[in-house]
Amino acid sequence: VHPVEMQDRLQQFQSLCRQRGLSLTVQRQRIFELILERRDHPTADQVYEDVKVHVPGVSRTTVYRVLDMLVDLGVILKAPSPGSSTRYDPMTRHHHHLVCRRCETLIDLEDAALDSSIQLPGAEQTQAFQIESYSIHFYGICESCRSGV
Amino acid sequence: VHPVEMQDRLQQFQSLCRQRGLSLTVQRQRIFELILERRDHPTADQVYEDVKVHVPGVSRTTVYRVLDMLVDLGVILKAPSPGSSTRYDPMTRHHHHLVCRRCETLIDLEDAALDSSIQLPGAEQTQAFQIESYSIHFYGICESCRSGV
DNA sequence: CTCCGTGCAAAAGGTTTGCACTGGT
DNA sequence: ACCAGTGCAAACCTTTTGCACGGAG
Repeated sequence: VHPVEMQDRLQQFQSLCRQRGLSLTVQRQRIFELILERRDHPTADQVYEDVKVHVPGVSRTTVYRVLDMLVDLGVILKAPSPGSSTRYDPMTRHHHHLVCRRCETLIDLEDAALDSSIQLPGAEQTQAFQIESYSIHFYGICESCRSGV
Repeated sequence: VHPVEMQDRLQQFQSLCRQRGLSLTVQRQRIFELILERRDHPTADQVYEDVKVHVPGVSRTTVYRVLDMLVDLGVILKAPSPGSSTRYDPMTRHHHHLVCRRCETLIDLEDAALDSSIQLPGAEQTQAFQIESYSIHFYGICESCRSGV
């Protein structure tokens, strides 16, 4: 998330908290800020390691609880991840992912041309399932895995 | 998977086993058959509960090991799942999924019109990431969740 | 006879819960 | 002062690993 957006996102978060009568604790604020600053899609544990530095004594439990809360508020998303642990995605706009088969890295992809080209399945295909949104996973090998190792 | 395909799939599996010098044990054969028969995308535990009935005394460990092996052989796929545990998908052809936000059910979707409409992102978008395949998740509410409960 | 495959038990993550304390509002 | 939010420890769930037995080739 770009620095310009950061301010908006933080204020949005703060007003959502006030609206719902949720306390603006140091933990909540810092966890959200740290996720916004990251460009990857961290796991709960990665967030914990990160937060620990800024808020000594914070517990893993709190990190899990705050992440759940942020997802509830809709200010972050659970990212569909190939691996064993849940990843969190600060990017809430409609977008897609490049997924590396080898290292399981997730890379964000926004592509308006792609989205306007898509011919969504009609009711004959989806039966009574009502589509609200969609997201594409592109599988392949990322640059570092292809060159390095 | 339709009954017509079942035979083909089982034979393909058996010759793959022979090719690689893997024994055709009761457990392996039965686990694969049971996955083919299901129309959902079962977790390892659901497969275990299912297999237990047909192969008394089978262990969870074996189920996990056989599932891994089936994925290795390429006769089933790990399905990208929203929940905590891995789901397995007997449908190996290119297809997409309808994902229920509420009950997390996965429904297969094949749609040639959709696929031919998609304008894949170009190299400018994906940088050095080489796309090999893709899969779309359509999020929404499934019929039973919308009508019932 | 030699291994591969299995079952068991224990370990290894990842996440959730019960409970008592504490700090915001 | 009250109660939501926190930290700790223990429980829980899913998956993996070490090891010894047994059966197929």
